[in-house]
Amino acid sequence: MAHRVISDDAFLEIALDLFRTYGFEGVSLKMLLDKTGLEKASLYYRYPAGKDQIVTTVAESVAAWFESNIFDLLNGTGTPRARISLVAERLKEFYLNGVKASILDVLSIQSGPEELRVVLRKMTQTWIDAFTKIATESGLDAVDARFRAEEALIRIEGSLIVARTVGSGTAFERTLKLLPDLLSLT
Amino acid sequence: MAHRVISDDAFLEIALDLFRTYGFEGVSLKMLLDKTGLEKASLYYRYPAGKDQIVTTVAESVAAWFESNIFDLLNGTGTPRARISLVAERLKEFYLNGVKASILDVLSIQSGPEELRVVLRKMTQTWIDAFTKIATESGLDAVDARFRAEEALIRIEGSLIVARTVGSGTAFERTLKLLPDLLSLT
DNA sequence: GTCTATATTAAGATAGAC
DNA sequence: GTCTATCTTAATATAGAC
Repeated sequence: MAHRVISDDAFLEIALDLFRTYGFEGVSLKMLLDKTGLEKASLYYRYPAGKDQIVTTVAESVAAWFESNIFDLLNGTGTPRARISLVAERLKEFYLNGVKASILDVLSIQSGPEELRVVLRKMTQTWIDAFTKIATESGLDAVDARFRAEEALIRIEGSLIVARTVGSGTAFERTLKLLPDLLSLT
Repeated sequence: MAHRVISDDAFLEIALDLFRTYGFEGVSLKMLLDKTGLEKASLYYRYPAGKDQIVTTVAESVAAWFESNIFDLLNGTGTPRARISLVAERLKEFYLNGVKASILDVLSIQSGPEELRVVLRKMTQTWIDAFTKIATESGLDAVDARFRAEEALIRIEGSLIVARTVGSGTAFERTLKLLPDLLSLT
C-alpha cells in the first residue's frame, strides 16, 4: 500500500470518537488503524507506548479543548447568563445532542493507564471550579456556589447516561436548557 | 487441581463486581476464573455462550434484585417519604457509598451483546416508572412527576460518575439525602 | 515517517477424561 | 459437573526495508 498520512489532529479526533464510543478496552489497535488508514508500525512510531499513550493524549487534547472552548468562556466577559448559554450550545455540539458519551464517564472506568485518570480528575476539578466561579459572580456564597456547580456537572453526566441507556437525547437537552437556573445565574 | 464448586449466586456476585469495576471488555475469562476458582471448561459448561451470556445473566440478576429490593418497595405501603428513605439506604449499600459503579453506566457502553443493552434499557424504564409513581402519589401531576423521576435517576447516575472521577463519595451521598425532596415527597 | 513482515502473548473456545 | 490439554484467533508489539 502506498504512503498514507493523517495529521495528528485528525488522528486524535478519530481516536476520541472510538474511545468515547467503545471505551478503552473496547478499542483495538486494528480499529484505530482501519479508521485512520495508518499501518501498525507507523502508529507505534507516533505513539511508542501504544494504546495507553494514545488514550492519554486523547484525554489531554479534550481537556485542552474544554479549557479554551468552555472554561475560558465561563471565566470571560458578558453576563453570566449569556456566557452559560453559549457554553450550553458548545456542549450540545460536543456531545452531539446526547448521542456521544462523556470521556469523564467512559474513560474513568478502572482500565487503561493511571495517568489517564489523573488527566480526567484534573479536568473535572477545573470544570467544577469554573462553574463555581460563574455561580459566585451571580451572588451566591462560596459554599452554595460550589454545591450548585457540582450539581450542574452531575446532571450533565447523568443525563448523558440516561440518554445513552434509553436511546434518546431528550434528558440531556433538557439539562442544557436548565443550566442557567441550575447555576442560579443572573 | 481438585474439584472446586461455587454456587451460581456466588459466581454471579463475583462477576458483577468485576464487570461494574472494569466494564465488559475489561473483564477477561481469566479474571473470572481466578476470582471464582472455576476452570475454563467448567465455566463454559455453565454458560455455553461465554462472556456474553455471563454479562447478560449478571444484568438480569441485578434487574431482579432491584425489582424486589427497590421497585417493589417504592410501589409498596407506608408514606412515600418513609419508602424513599429505605430505598436510599439500600442504594447506598448497593453502590457502597459511591465506590461501586452503576451497571446502567458501565455496561451501557457500546460493547458486549445487544441483549445486554435491552436488559439495561428495560431496567432504566422500570426505575423511572417506579419513581414517577411515587412522585404522583405525593400529588404531582403526571408530567411533572415523570420529569422529577428522570431528574432523580439522572442525579444518582451523575453523582456516581463524579464520585468515581474525583475519588470521593460525597456527591453521591448528598444526592441520596436529597432524594425525597427531588421527588417532592410528602 | 510510513511501510511489509514477523514475533509474542493473551483471549475466547472446545474435546474428551474422570 | 469439573477437570487437563489443546486449538484458534485476535491483540499488542517490534525489525528492518524504503
